[in-house]
Amino acid sequence: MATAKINEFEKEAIYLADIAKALSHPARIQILKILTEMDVCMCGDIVELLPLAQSTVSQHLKELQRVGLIKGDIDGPKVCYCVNPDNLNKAKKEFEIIFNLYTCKGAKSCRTKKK
Amino acid sequence: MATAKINEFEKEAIYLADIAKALSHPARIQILKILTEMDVCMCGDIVELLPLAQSTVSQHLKELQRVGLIKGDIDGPKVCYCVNPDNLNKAKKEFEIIFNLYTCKGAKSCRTKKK
DNA sequence: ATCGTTCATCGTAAATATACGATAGATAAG
DNA sequence: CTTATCTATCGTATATTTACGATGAACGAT
Repeated sequence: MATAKINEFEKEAIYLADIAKALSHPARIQILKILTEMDVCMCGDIVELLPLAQSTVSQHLKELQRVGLIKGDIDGPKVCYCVNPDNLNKAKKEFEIIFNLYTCKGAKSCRTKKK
Repeated sequence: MATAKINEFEKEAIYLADIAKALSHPARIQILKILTEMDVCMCGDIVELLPLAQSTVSQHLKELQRVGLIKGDIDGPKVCYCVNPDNLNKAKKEFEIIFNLYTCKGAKSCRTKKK
């Protein structure tokens, strides 16, 4: 079976993996950058900056929204997207735990671990 | 086509997305923690700590190796896996760029961006 | 009421990812 | 040499992801 056994893992690992999944496509990384670095928020503007069709960009925006990294503000027929600072910060802190694991534990290496 | 248009994005975004992809499964997050927090390095030991078959764990280890987050040291019939500190640190720094985007730019919000 | 703009969703096709059992390779131990 | 141990790989089944065009829904403007 290819049914991912997602629920049999640790809660924190599931959360981190889910955020990582949202970041696992270059289009979504670039969308995050666009939303913060440029004065742009509309789906149509983002489409012009990426080599993707409008429907595809919409899907990517949906995925970023799913994990809460961005939010959309309906403004008439338009939707203004922006980063959700609280959730971005939460994700940042959780990722730091992973990335700091090694440095915190000191220089364990393959060699020293051998049998 | 579902051929990911991976190469039409920015180099840095491609790199970040690739690392994120390697972290996008809870098993791989837990493997990283196991390799750093516990005195464990062998595939078989990891299998016992996860709800997955040996062949599946081997696949996950391969994916983490592919992006360089871990490395495997062949030791007879065994393989001793460990975190690659240099690459983990590089990934950490690249992710910080993304996660710090918002805070560096100040409190832009959907509201202020409207039209 | 109609038209244009903006975006989400549907349907669909192809690629990738996840998972397992079975098997093969490499080496240490006997 | 044979056996046991450890791991990678193969084959396979299913689920998910990526991508597009077409369509529909929501709203402002005319």
